[in-house]
Amino acid sequence: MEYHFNDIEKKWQHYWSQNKIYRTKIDKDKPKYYVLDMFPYPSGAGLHVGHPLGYIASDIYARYMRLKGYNVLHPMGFDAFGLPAEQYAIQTGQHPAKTTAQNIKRYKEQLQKLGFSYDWDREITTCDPNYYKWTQWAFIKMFHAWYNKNNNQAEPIEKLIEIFEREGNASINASCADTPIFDAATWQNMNAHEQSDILMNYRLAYLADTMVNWCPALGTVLANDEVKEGLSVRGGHIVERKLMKQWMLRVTAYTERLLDGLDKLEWSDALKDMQKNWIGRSEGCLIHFEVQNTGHILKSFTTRPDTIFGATFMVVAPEHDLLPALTTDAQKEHVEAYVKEAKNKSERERQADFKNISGVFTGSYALNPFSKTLMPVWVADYVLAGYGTGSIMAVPAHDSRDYAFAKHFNMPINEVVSGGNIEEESYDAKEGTLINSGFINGMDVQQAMQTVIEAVEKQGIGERQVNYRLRDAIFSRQRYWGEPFPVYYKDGVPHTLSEDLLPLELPEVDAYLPTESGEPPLARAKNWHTPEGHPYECSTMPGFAGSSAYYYRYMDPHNDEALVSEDSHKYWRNVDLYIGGAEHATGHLIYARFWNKFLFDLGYVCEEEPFKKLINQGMIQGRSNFVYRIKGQNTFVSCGLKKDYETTPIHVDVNIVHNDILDIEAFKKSREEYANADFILENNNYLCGHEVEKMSKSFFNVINPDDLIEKYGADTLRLYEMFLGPLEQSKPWDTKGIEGVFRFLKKFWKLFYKDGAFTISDEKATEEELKILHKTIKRITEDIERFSFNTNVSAFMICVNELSDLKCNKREILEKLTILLSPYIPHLAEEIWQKMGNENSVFNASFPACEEKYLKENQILYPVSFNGKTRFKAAFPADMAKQDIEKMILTHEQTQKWLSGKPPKKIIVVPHRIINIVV
RNA sequence: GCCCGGAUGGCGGAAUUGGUAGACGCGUUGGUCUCAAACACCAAUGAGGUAACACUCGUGCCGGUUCGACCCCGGCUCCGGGUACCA
Repeated sequence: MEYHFNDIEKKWQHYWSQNKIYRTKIDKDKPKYYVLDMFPYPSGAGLHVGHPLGYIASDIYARYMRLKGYNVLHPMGFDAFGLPAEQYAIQTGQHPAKTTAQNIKRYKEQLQKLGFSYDWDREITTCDPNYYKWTQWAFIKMFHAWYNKNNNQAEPIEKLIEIFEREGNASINASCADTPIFDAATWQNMNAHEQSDILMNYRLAYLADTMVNWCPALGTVLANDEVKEGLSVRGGHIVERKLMKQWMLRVTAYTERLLDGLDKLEWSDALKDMQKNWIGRSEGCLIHFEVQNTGHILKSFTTRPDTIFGATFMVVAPEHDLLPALTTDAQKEHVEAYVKEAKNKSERERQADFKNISGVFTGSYALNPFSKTLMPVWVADYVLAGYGTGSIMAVPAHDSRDYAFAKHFNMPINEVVSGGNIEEESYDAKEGTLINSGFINGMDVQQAMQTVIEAVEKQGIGERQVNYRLRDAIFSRQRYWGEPFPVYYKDGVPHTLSEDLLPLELPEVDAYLPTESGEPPLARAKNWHTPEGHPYECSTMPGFAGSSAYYYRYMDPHNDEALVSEDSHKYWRNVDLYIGGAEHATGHLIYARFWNKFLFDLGYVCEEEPFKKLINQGMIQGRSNFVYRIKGQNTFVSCGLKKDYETTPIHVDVNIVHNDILDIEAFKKSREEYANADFILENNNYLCGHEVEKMSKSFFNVINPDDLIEKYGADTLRLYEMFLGPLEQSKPWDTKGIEGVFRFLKKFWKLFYKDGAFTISDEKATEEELKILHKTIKRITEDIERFSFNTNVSAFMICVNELSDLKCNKREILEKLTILLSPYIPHLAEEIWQKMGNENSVFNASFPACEEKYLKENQILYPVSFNGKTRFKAAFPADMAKQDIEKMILTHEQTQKWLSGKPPKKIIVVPHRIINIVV
């Protein structure tokens, strides 16, 4: 009887969905386990073979935990707002909702063909108004919240207003923008506009003028994590700096907690490091410098207060507030020209320029409070406006950037920490002894830092300070296809919609483009205002909005009263296992943690961290094939012979290449110009070259899972993806290997067939068979617990090979093996489970336990090595004492040969492992 | 530049705490079955060496610790990821 995977898989997929086998409900008698995949953005191209890798792994784990007796929540949905759909809409005029729905349909079909155990009744889609209602709701909550540093949590803004009314803001310790001190009377006398402006400084979702990453090609603002090397991540367009009024999220209020929370998470160190670096905590000191003859004080942050005696000049950013005041009349023209040039540079140009040292002297001098020297104040674009105070004290001897600047402009370089050679380069290390430094001479760096900070604080010219690289998140996008803000403007003052009016649905527009006056697409919508006529906000929310709390929505997806009911979140709590790509390290995974902490502070959820354990699956790379065309001819030369010609390598579709041998007829048909091509063959074949690169349409190396499922079945594909290598590692796809896994499944299937009929024996299993089974149970359990799925597959192969050799078809063995295999190959396992006479689904069975008694070895075959080199093997009883083995091994005839008469110096016996004889 | 990760046969990879390097699979070669092919099955397969053994070498490179090192330590090379005037 053949293994007809197509029939089997269809049959069971149908059965599972009809019988709702994967439907999950709260069951307080069982422990919960929440397995989550990073939900996909459904692109038009459909899934390729790399996408499901993580989904397969999580599905295996989810099924395993279910068999272990856990109540497993394993949902799936779609991250459906985003730029590609909108750009497609601009090109084709089709509504993004329409193309998005089509793409989701296709994705879902592809996912369902893979036999995942998702509870599809919990499916969510971020562009569904019933879903984004809760994204808007969270925004309203953030708007009406502030961060109280005294008890380190977010609180309702009403509490803050009460304090303002009672006593003003003097006692407030909040995470906020610079706000002048006012008393209660002043507050009460402010008009609505003024009060709104003050509150904006405190709100966790607030409106502010900020320098943004403006991308003209996309017509929108981008967040820091959406820009790489001065180009937009999506599309690679130029990004400029621009001052714009934008909605922001005060993520920086949570920096310490985002940092500290990492310690409790089971994430890889690499990922934690990425987040730590992104948050960028640095300890140091804020120092005030008097600028001569201006009456101004320049405040600068430094992480190296110990090097204060080495500070020889100061630099401010071109955008610095005090710059005009510091600039002397003589230097004014120069400075203004420089500032103008710097401001016009795009982010990209500024970065490309970074070896071009530039700057202009302002004409002013600042006093070094310790060395008492006068330091010229410069303006230069290597100092960033957005970090610290936008000004620095430059210590050329101990900072490589200051060093380069000082060399370029011929400024003094004063060594104050010994250990380097400042003739050659700056000495940046935080090691060494202070020299030329007055009262800190002779101290080491650490000691000197503390001493200077204390001196600064004592003199009242600064304070200890911690700075972060992390910025507040820009939350507005000038786009159509995103969540509308639940905000309207009354006399220019922003107000949030009443919660009972949510969702505020995305309006129809006549084009998905900005208006002629440069307003976002929503400005085109008719009646985009409240019934009273107050205009709605025209920006929409960014991509990360919808993905920041989706894991809560799955717990209670149809709840119309709350994001998630108390009952649901108190049972499911948070995600136990989260699998997805590392590319979300500094975006989604920071925002979701922030969002979650906010909901936690206000008591809407009961866990402070959303994702307990997180695994980043590696990328599956493509394996491209090449043909080699002789330059100037329509002749292709086989790879092995190409060195004799001058050739151009050309990508060839991997689907017409088998084992690197080109299907020449298919190749000729693939393009008109190849129809009459000539080929120079080796051994009668045209051999293609190959290379590992990204899996992409443009490299003709995309492998579609649908084709493989058609040819081998989903079970084979699932197993093969796991077999490729460790989950977290990147690895190239090579379709060739799938045959081996397919053979394994057929071999497993054959265990149950005798003379063409399904046969299972109720005969008692032998010791040997039991040992094979329990050895496998042990390995599978251990490996699955440490997410080593690739080694698991080989353990299955070994088991089936051994059982095949014994021609074992005993129920006692095969029933348990079928359960072991079921998380990996659910369809085939279910089929066999049923054929064995079981009426319930295999996924209602329980995972077999390893019984150690079957694993006992009587004899141990020891490798015997001499000076660490294995020479032969000798068997000894498992319970034989070390001393006895030492004696026995010396009498072994082979030992005599290897000793060749010399006396052994030492004998090492590691029980059950190895014998080593030192000669 | 800085921070992480990695390098093992022709290929993907295994070796869980320092204890038989190369499990398992692919590919390749030979064989059985077949008119033939496919499927299936059997055998060999790190390199050198040999008729076959023996033996020698072998986990990116150099050195060290150890009875014993893919694994630990020091110094490099190359590849991948992150980040980049963050003071």
